[in-house]
Amino acid sequence: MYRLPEAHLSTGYAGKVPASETRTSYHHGSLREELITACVALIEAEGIGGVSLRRVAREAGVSPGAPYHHFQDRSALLTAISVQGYELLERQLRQAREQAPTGARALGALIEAYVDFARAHPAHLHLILRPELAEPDKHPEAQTAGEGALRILTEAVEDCQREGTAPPGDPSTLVGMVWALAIGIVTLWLDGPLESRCVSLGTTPEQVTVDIAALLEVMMLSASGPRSTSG
Amino acid sequence: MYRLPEAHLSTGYAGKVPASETRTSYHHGSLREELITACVALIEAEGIGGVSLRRVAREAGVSPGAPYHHFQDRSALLTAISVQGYELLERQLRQAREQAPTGARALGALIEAYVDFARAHPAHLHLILRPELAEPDKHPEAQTAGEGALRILTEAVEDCQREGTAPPGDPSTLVGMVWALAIGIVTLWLDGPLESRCVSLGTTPEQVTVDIAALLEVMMLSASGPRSTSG
DNA sequence: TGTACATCAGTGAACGCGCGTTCACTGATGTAC
DNA sequence: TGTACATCAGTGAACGCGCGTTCACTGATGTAC
Repeated sequence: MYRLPEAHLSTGYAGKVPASETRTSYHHGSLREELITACVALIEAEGIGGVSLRRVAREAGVSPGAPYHHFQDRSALLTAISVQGYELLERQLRQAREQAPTGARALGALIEAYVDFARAHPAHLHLILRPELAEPDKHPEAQTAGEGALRILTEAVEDCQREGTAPPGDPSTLVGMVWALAIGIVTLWLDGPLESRCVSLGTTPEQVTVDIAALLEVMMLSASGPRSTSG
Repeated sequence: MYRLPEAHLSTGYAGKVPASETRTSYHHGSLREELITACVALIEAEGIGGVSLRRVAREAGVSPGAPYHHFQDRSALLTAISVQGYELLERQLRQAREQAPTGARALGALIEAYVDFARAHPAHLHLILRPELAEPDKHPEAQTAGEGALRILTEAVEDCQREGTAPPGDPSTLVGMVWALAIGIVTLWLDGPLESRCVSLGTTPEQVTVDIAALLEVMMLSASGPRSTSG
């Protein structure tokens, strides 16, 4: 195997990489992916405020100009992560719906899946919750990527209608309710207040989510089940 | 009344104020309030990304150093707005609860009050939803200011328990549900996707909120009302 | 009511910084023949 | 298999910018006597 002479290895940014491993060739090979990885790690470590293209390039062990061979600009990188996040989320939601035994359970499971996603991919979720960072006017892909998630919610509500655990007719209010619930929980979690409240209540965000999902299911079942006419 | 000579009026920043009115004295008189007003207007116009202390000072018609006589630093200004926002929100929530005829209606009204607040004070809500901007570690006032809102939610759920429209016992799951619903709706609204979904559904965020609040009430009533034992 | 003086709340220049982006360049790779 | 050359994907210096914050200063205001 061809080895680059020492001089080549010690010049360039390869030697200044702080965290990740040293590169062994002039070309990176998969810089696009590594920039995304570095950016995600940066958001997880310091929040979105810590993200700059220069910083991401530095973390990836590359010069400030290098990213421009892979992304049109800063917001294009964020958009790419956002789109990736929607794909991951959609997969998780689809799986949750398919594995649920009933429609009502699926609605609860979808909410839980949002929270699982928040735990597994907090940086992606941050970008999903704050689309303005990816400059959606410039990169509309991210917006369209988000429609899949909503479609799965709608299908799950329609399942409930078919099995009689949701009121018939326009499903959009119940869809909106589940959507808002899921987004609300992860918003409260990622941005702080839920975590501290859970600590003082002696519980966890996951447990709270399970409880809320269960409560939703109970309410749906009793609201759609046979009702007495007394009173 | 004493008039400053022309020379004084034309020097200084008074003459460079773009939007607001020209100052008539060297001292501003109520700069603290005006900085808050300018910052709020800036967030509403350009989002939080548009906020810098220099920019706020410029909008208020004042030199870059002036704000430091009123706020320790940038995050102190944001914290002040955040605290103000919580006060406004709390007042609106308290009023909604007091005016509701029943506990169940109060829960719905609280959700609607969150949305009313979002329409009336979007900038304040943005800061409430993104506490990291106010550097809460440095200024814990904002966090404590948020506890009042949650207390009102809890009281409203306890009212429901008393009137029999909420399950007895620990109210925290239902409190969490209503909290998440409210936060979820305003998050989806302020950050875009709800607005565009409403357009394609031919409705408005306000209507969606009313529908969701009504659905919640219906579900609560039927879940807590007399149940048949058939099946 | 007038004066001396402390204090308050501005100014504006300056600091060092990191940013996004561009550009001429060059090393490495892939392709045609 | 070897060579010429186009193209790709890096470098690193440079640009102009706006930022947060500091500081010596000064105009305005309030207070004691």
